[in-house]
Amino acid sequence: MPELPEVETIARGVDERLRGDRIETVWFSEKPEPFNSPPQLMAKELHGRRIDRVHRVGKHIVFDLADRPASSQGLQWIVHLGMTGRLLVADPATPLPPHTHAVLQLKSGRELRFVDPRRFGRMALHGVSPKKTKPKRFQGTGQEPLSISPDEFAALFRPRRTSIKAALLNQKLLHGVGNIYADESLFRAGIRPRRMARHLKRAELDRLHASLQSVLSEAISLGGSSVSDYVDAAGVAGFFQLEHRVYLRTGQPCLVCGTPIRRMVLAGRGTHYCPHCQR
DNA sequence: AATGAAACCTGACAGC
DNA sequence: TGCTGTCAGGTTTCAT
Repeated sequence: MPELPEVETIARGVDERLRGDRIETVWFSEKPEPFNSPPQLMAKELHGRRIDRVHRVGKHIVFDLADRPASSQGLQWIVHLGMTGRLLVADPATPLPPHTHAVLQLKSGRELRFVDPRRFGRMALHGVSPKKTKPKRFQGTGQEPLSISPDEFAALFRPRRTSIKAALLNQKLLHGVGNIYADESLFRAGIRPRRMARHLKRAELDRLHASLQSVLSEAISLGGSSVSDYVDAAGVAGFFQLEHRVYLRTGQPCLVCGTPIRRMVLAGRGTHYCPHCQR
């Protein structure tokens, strides 16, 4: 469900509520899908740790965990929410929602819950060192859209022999951009999603760089987009869906020129654009 | 090497 | 009511 602004909102919410708290018990469901690390190992490593900080890298939520004596250094717990994953800080008295796959009970008396109906989400340990090598901090898969410079942005996309939309969704280039913000940033930059990345002029790449950063920043300030069921760590919806200009607006008039918004399938994803404003 | 399509899952909704 | 088809915020795997 979540792209960069939603993941950022959730990570900030969890950080505010759980920083400094300690993990006392760990429960994982029987379903194997959500786990990239063996659940037993994950439970053993998480138990007793203090949460130093929670932050976002790409679409991943990263928990920095305090070191324990006689244990691996710099351990991180990585959570990816997939399409429908939620991370909720809740009172234990609140009934567990269906499709709850992980519950961490904390010293403060609160619970951290991972809920994911479609089970595309994943969680894993990072920095466990059976090989005794110095663990690297989790870096994600690509570059950060919010801090990349126009020059780096152009260098990243100029050589790509695919559509600009597919390139924006490629997490090895930029990480964090998903379907909503790809469509919205292309609209604001006036670029057709099907245009080949390598054929874009530098001025167009600069416009896209600027519109992507402003769309993402604006969305973060509004708490993300709640299209069907997205909520932040406290269960509160975001408001950026009210600012969408093309995403899921098929057939409705373009807010700039009135032309009906079109939908097509590109890179396997529903793609929304204005045939008049985007060239 | 790189690209697109299919697969992985469940739920909501429209239409019959 | 209930069935079928479509669509959904993502990523990985398998053919080209």
